[in-house]
Amino acid sequence: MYDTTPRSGFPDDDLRRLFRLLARTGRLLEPHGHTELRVSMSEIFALGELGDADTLSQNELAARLGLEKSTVSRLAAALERRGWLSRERDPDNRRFYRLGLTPEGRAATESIGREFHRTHAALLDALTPAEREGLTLGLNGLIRALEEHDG
Amino acid sequence: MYDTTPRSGFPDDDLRRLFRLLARTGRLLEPHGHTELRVSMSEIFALGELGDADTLSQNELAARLGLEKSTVSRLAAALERRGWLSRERDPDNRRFYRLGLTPEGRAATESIGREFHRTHAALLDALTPAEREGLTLGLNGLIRALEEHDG
DNA sequence: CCAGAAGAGTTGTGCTACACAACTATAGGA
DNA sequence: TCCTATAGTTGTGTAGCACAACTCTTCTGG
Repeated sequence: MYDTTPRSGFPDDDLRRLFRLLARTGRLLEPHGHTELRVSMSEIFALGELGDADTLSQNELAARLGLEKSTVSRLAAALERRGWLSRERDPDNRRFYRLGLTPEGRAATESIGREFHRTHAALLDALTPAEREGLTLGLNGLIRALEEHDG
Repeated sequence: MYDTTPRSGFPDDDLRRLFRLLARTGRLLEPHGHTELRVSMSEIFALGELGDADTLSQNELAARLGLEKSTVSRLAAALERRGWLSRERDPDNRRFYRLGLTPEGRAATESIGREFHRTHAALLDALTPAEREGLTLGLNGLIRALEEHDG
């Protein structure tokens, strides 16, 4: 694909191939079979952040998700309607929300996490041990590079 | 994030972290600075497929992109309007189009390819040689697994 | 103490990218 | 020749997002 001038040891053509595949196979990497209604990818990420963080303001959540605050406002409203998210005003500063998972939200998050785990494990089972090891090493480097890149 | 029961050597938590990062940093991996007007990711993939294949029907292109034929119909129309795509009816069977890149389309594809290359190279430069090597190995395994998975 | 700036969240609006369904047009049989 | 299959088109609806203008609360300087 495109101009390919290989620099030895630079897996950037593999990166491109991966992106194409990801774009094509789409939700293969996303859990899609889970029984709980419909959950968008952003909602899944939001649940993950909330699970990590205990309580967040909407602005903090927006920053973590890389989404606009208006988007997160509607996202949070939807999760609340679903009974997965509790939204209380911060008593110390009533401008802020204190977002947190309800018990149902926590259960849903764990269920989705297990689904992710199953999907990925099935995929990774098809790799050789050396490939898995390399993937771990390489992905961690890539994640570090990405984090450095945007700060 | 979520339930994490590590299986030794299984980088699936890294996979999840990568997906979150990709979702968050978004178009960091996509070339966005290129001078040529606006090009959507699907258009870029389409150009890549057409560059690989010489001529394709719209249905074939749709299959390769994993998109609906109606979507590809409009996609192709847009690329044609832009002067990057030639759409002639197949003389042997006038139901088919013969899609191919124009010289301008080929030039644009190459320019975009170079942009990709620059972006990715900058990212990969931040990796250690061992990480790059591992990434190559791991990604190729992952790509193989994905291709097996959907056929 | 009060006016206004600043910040958190909401709502209106519009855009992009896509799928689905119903259509047209060409081709290939029985 | 009609009937069906196939390639592409067009109408329409939806998801997911950003941007801008709004409200409400808090903070600050005169």
